[in-house]
Amino acid sequence: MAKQPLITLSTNAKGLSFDRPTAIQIFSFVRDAIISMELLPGQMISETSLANQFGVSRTPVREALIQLSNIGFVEVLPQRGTYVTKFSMNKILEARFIREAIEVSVVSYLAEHVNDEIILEGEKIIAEQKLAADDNDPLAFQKLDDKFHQLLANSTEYARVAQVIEAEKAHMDRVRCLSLQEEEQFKRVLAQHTAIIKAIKSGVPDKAAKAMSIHLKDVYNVLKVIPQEHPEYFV
Amino acid sequence: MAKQPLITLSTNAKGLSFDRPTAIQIFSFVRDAIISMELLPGQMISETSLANQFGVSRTPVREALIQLSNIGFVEVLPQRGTYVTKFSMNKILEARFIREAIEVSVVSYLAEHVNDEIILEGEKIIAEQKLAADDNDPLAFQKLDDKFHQLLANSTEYARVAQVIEAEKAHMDRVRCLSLQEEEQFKRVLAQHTAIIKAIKSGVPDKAAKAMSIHLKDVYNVLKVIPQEHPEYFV
DNA sequence: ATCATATTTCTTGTATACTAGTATGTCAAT
DNA sequence: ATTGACATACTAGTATACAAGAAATATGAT
Repeated sequence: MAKQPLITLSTNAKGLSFDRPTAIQIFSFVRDAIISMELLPGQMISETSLANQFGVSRTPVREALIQLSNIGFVEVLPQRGTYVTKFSMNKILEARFIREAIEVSVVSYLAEHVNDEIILEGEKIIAEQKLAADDNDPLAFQKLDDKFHQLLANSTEYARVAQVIEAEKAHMDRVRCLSLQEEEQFKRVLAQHTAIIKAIKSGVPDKAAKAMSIHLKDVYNVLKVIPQEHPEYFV
Repeated sequence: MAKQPLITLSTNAKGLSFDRPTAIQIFSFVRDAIISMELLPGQMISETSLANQFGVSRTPVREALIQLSNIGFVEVLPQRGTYVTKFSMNKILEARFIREAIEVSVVSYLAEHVNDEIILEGEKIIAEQKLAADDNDPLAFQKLDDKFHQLLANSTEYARVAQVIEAEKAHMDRVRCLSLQEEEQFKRVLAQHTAIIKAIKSGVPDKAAKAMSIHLKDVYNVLKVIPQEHPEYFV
C-alpha cells in the first residue's frame, strides 16, 4: 500500500471559490469526502498531492488537515504522513455518551420551556419522515433525521450546544454510511421521534429525557453490528 | 490603543524546547497567558510580534492562533488582526449548560457503576480542600476544585468526555480569575462536593445528578456578578 | 478648519524553499 | 536466504517572501 495515487477525489481543482479562505474550503471538502467514505479509513492523505489537485500551495491544505485532526477525522504522524482515522468503537461510544448527555439536557430544557413553534416544526419533520419511509428513501430519511436533531439542538439560545452535538454526531454519521437502513428501523426511529415530541409537549422534563435517551441508545444498537461487517475500517 | 508594544509576556523567547512542535508549545503558552489574564480580553495579538518574541517564524505562531480561535480564546479578523476574545455572558452560559449536561451524566453513570477507588480519591480531595479553605488559600482551593472535577470526568472510559468538559470549563476559568473567593463560598463548594460524592456512593443516579446540577448552578451564581464589576472585559 | 483623496503601513492569507526525520529499495557481506 | 549499511524518495515542520486587503495617516483642495 501507499504506492498508487493516494487520493482521487471526484471533483477537480476548480471547485474553490475566490472569496472565502482556501483553507476553510479545503477543510469542508475533505471532511465531506471522509464522511461520504470517498476517502476511506486508514487511507493516506498527502498534503502535496491535495495541494496539487486543488491548485494551491501546501499551506492552506496543511491548515485544513490540522483542523481535521482536531475533530478526529485524520491523524497527523510527523514525518510519516497524514491518514484518515479508522473507526473505533470507543470513539463511537464517546460520541454517543456526549450526545446523549447534551441532547437529553436540551429536551429537558424544552419540556420546561414549551415552545409551540418548535413542536410544530418537529411534527412537520416527523410527517415528512413518514413519507420518506413510505417511499423507502433512506437518504431523505437520514437528512430529515439530521434536521430533527438540529431543530432541537438549535432550540436553546446557545449556539455552541448545536456545534458540540454536531461535532460528536459526525463520528456516528461516518459509520452510519455503512449501515443499510431497513424498513423496520424507519418505524422505530419514527416512533421514537414522535415520543420525544410528545414528551416535550407534555411538559415533563424527565419524560422527555427518557424518550431521548431511549432513542440514542437504540441508534447505537444499529451501529454496533458494523465492526463485524466491516472490520477493515476499524482499529 | 494598539500602539504600544502589544504583547509583553513575562517569559522570554527561550522558553521553547526543541523536541516538541513549536506550534503546540506556543498554543499552550498563549492559552495560559489568556487564562491568567496576562493577555487581556480585547487586546490585540500580532502574529509577527509573537513570532519575534519566541524567535520563530510566523508559521507556527499562526497555527497556534488558529487553534486558539477554535476554542474561542482569540478571534482572527482577516487583514485586520487577531484579538483576545472578550467575555460574553452568553458564552459562559453555553459553557455552563454543556458542562452541566455532561457532568450530570458522568455522576449518574458513576452512581450506577460504583467505584470505590474514585470515591476514596474524591473524599481525599475534599479533605485537602477543607485544609485549603482553613488556610484561606484560594489558589490551592481552585486547583483542588479542578482536580475534583477532572477525577469525575476521567472516571468514564471515554477520554473525550474529559476533553469536552475541560474545553467548556476553560471559558469559566478565565472569568473565575476575576472573582474573589470568599470564605463563605469555600464552605458552599465543600458542602456541594461532599453531597456529590455522597450521592454517588448511595448509588442513586438521580440524586447524584441533582447534586451536580445544584453545584454547577451555584458556580454560575458566583460568576454572574462579574460583568458589573468588570464591564470593560465583556462584549 | 473641514472634507475628500491618495499613500503609507499595518494586518492576515498564501506561495515557495528549506530542514529534518522516516520508510523503502538496493546491494554487499555473512 | 538474512542481515545490515547506505542512497533515495518520500513525509511533515518551519522559515521566508510575497500578495491582498483594511485602517491609519498624510496630502491637498475647498
